[in-house]
Amino acid sequence: MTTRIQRRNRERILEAALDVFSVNGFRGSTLDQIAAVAGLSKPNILYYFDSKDAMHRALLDQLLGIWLAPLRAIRATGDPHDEILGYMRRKLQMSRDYPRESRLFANEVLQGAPRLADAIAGDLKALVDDRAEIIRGWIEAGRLARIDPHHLIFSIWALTQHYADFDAQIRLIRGDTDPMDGAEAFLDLLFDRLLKP
Amino acid sequence: MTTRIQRRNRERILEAALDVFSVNGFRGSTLDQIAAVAGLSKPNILYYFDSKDAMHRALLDQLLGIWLAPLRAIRATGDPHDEILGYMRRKLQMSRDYPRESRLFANEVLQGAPRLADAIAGDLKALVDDRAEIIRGWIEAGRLARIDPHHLIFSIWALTQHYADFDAQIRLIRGDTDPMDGAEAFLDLLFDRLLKP
DNA sequence: GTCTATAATGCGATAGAC
DNA sequence: GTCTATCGCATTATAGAC
Repeated sequence: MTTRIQRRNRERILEAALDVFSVNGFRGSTLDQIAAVAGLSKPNILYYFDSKDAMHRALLDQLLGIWLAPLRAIRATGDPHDEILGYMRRKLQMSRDYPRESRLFANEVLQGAPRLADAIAGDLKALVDDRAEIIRGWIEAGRLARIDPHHLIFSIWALTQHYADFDAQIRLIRGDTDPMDGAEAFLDLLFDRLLKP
Repeated sequence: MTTRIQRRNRERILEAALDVFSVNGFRGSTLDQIAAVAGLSKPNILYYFDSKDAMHRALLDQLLGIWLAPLRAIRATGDPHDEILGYMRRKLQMSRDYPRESRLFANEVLQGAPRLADAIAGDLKALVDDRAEIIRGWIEAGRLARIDPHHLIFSIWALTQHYADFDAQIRLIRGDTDPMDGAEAFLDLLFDRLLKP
């Protein structure tokens, strides 16, 4: 049986772990850092999670659901142009709302996806292949430009996640301007032009 | 005075350090790993570099020159469409030729660019702002679509570096296909459509 | 220049009191 | 449930022989 306090502490620990892991990666993060951010002692956070690895796995597990939802929402029955622009906008919104999750994911893939290989080669690949087939169907029907569906999906990932993952660089170059200011208008124009048959 | 052997060993160490740092990040990498890849003993690599940090700084220093060259090559006197597509193609070629450097850079920026902040806010920002002005001039002259020059440059970075930085993910999704197969044709089409006035 | 041995510290995890 | 204390191992860096 789990009490309110237990749930609250588990959440505080995962919140702190996300802060730390998303910046420093798994090996670069320490339990001392996570405990300090969570406002708990190091042995105490190990009372709630068996190990540093268990914290990281818990974060990756809950990440996958969040991460796949926008792509899942693409429907073959919708208008091709609207469906794909809608997907791009949802992904861009995720870079706004979940930048730490985006960086956690980026850290993981940069290192060769050691802990995500199964999920990527399984659920994600299946979902991507399925949506790529929908896009291929739209192209065959003459409703979209003749572009490679996989590269189209990769381009949406690259362009939207860049604003979360390379936030530090964009801030240093653009100064006080909000890094994502103007991004949606730019990407709307880009994909509008790209998709037209 | 530096001998041939010294130069060769320094190069072997930097080569090994790039292998290791680009995958594991700075804190996630160990001197044992680097020494093993270099085929030298741990004290021996510390004979050539004062510290782990010195190896990392040496890599970042030589990285910056490589990294800025393609953007520097943009000329106000050229044809706008050709200049920008040429830049994109050079950047894509760098993801092919220097994927480890791309990941080293990505690791650094993901962590908030602690060791690159000065270079980004200095040389890189100055170069980007200058080339953005050139692009703005082309737009005012009606030779390009009315798009934000900074976002255009960011989009080139995002789309090209994605193939190096997220290589593991793309491989898992595309299977045996070369991750960059079809990328140039796709990006040629994308930027051709985006840039037209 | 390169090695073995080791010092010095950092870190994940556990023991045990309360 | 939470803490202090500590174990045991990994890691950076140095000492000193050759």
